[in-house]
Amino acid sequence: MKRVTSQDVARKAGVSRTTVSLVLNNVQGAQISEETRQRVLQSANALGYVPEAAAQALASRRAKIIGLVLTRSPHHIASDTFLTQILDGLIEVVHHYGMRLMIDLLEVGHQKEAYLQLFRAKRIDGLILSGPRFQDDALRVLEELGFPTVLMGNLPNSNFCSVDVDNVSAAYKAVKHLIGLGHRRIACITNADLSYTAAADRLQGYRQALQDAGLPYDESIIRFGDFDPDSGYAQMEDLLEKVFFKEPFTAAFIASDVVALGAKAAIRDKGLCIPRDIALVGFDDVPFSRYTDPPLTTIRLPSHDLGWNAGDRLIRMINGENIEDKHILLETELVIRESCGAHLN
Amino acid sequence: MKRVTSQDVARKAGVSRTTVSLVLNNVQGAQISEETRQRVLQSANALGYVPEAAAQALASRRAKIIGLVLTRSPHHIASDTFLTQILDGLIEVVHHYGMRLMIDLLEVGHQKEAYLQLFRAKRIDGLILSGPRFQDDALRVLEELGFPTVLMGNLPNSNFCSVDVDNVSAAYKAVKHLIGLGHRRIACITNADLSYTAAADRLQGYRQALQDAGLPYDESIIRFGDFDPDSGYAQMEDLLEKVFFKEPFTAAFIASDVVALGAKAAIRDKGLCIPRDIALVGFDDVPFSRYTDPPLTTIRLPSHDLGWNAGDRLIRMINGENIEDKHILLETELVIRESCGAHLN
DNA sequence: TTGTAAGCGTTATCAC
DNA sequence: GTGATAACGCTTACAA
Repeated sequence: MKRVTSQDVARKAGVSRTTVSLVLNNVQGAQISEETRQRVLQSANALGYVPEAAAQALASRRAKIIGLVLTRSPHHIASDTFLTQILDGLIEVVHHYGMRLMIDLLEVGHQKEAYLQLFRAKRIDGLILSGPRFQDDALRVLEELGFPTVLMGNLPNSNFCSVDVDNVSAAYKAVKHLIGLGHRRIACITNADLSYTAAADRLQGYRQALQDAGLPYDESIIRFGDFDPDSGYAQMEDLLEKVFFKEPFTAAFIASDVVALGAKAAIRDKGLCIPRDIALVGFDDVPFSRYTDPPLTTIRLPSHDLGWNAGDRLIRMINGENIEDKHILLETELVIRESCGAHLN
Repeated sequence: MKRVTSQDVARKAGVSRTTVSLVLNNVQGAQISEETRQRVLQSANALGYVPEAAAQALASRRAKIIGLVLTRSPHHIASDTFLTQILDGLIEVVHHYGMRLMIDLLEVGHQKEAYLQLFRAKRIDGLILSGPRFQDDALRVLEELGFPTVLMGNLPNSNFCSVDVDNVSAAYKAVKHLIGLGHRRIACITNADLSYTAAADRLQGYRQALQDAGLPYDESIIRFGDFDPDSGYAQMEDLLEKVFFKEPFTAAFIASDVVALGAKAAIRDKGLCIPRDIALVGFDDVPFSRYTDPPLTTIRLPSHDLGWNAGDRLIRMINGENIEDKHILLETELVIRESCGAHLN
């Protein structure tokens, strides 16, 4: 079966390849008579013509592909529910612009070369990076190259476009909920170590909420999670053994539902009860959180919109549009379920 | 910054572009003196030369990209943990062969055109399809086109290469475990409707296990899940209300951990206890299953290997290798945790 | 309003 | 062993 080229379409429509290209790409400048346009469109359709991506890319210098790059370890990826949640919105917008999504995992430490590779090979037109960290010098490369990049998450003092939620205020909201319920001593397990901006911000929100309520910030009840349930289990266990039985806390803010899952198991394994002994608030509202026992009170992220907006801005950047508000923050919502019980008496 | 082309490398090494191409692609036939080879390699390195993907694709007729296509609804994708679990192995092998992974969601109903599009545009060299169904006529298109395709999952009587687990025997193993514990009346909720081969196979394994134990197959305690926890909740609730209180069952086999999560919540909401009132076995061993309350006994899938093998076979097909065993079945493992308790007395 | 022709950066087919 | 030279299929000035 011979390939159908734009030449064939041109021949059938009785025009030149130029005209075919102009029509099919809907080029703004050039005026094409409605009649020719229709003729071209019909011929293309009749022949089942689909432009070859590689040829188009070579000539136009556009791959029409954007990359989503994840730098977490395989193990973390596996329990990462975020990816699947943003995928929907992201692919929706990517399709809207007639593009495609390439997904890649990068080994930590080899990112610099990988970015260069992707850039030089022109495999992708732009990049979405999830979960930025402070002082990631691989990012410098991207900045210097001027490679269109959108961050999912925030990175202060950087020139990258970013799409994020306001982690500080979301965490604030979560902790305030706990305080409103009468809790005075609230432990915290972060979602990750503080080199991740999201983790630092969520901890900051926690701190702020305590402060505004006139409550002390006590480092002995702060722990650092590491994305997965295992870390939540370990950290909560530590908290329980080292602190809880001496100086009890009545609630915990766990800055990730996935981490909270492990923490919950640790609490249960010590024979303690949620929310009676310890009230819990999570973060992210992953799909399973409404089905845990008890259902988890948490912060809902607008994941579809996060994905959609990241894609939209990236593609607009690629198309040469000037993005006015480089950093946008989407709204979160406190979802109250049953892991906090009622007001303390 | 001017782009570095193979011309530049050729010039610097004092050879022709042909030679550069031969060296860099490690072409088998042509003999290149070790000395020239080194010279070319060094020049390329010094200049930071990276071949342009589009040009390569155009000339070689290889995009060096494989596609992973998902046809579930956005809502199902969001709670799909399988994707992230196979991603690791899949990307590992894709990188091994110097390729990339493109991911796409297809709206149900528009698959035929989408496949044609992908094929005609030569955007991808081959396709991995997850969760095939009986009588999916979009698949016929792929078969007719002779487009390299690997199925994750099985489709009897098809010519596609497939990588799967033996769902029948895995389900058999799960149910046999329950029977071994003394259960005689075991309900079942499938992972999806029976147009999905995996769902049909798992139900078949359940049935077989009952039969081999001389237990009756009772349709009144069979329900069909739909990938997500909501469906599990609804079906278990129905089972409880319509059957359990009249003719109690003592255990349930839920052919998906995600669905089981919902079922578990339904059981709890009725004030029943797992495993005391109802023992539960799931399927998939998703990351959260060891942290549910109680931890879920389930069937572990070799997700990394599933991804790896699917990618490996696809790429070998693309490279023109002849795959001897078209259908491979990977081993599963029964993971015993606490959702079945001890032997019934 | 439409056509001509020159790239885009590779790979592949032959000669030498 | 190595080098011209012709594809590959499209876009895009520029000309008509």
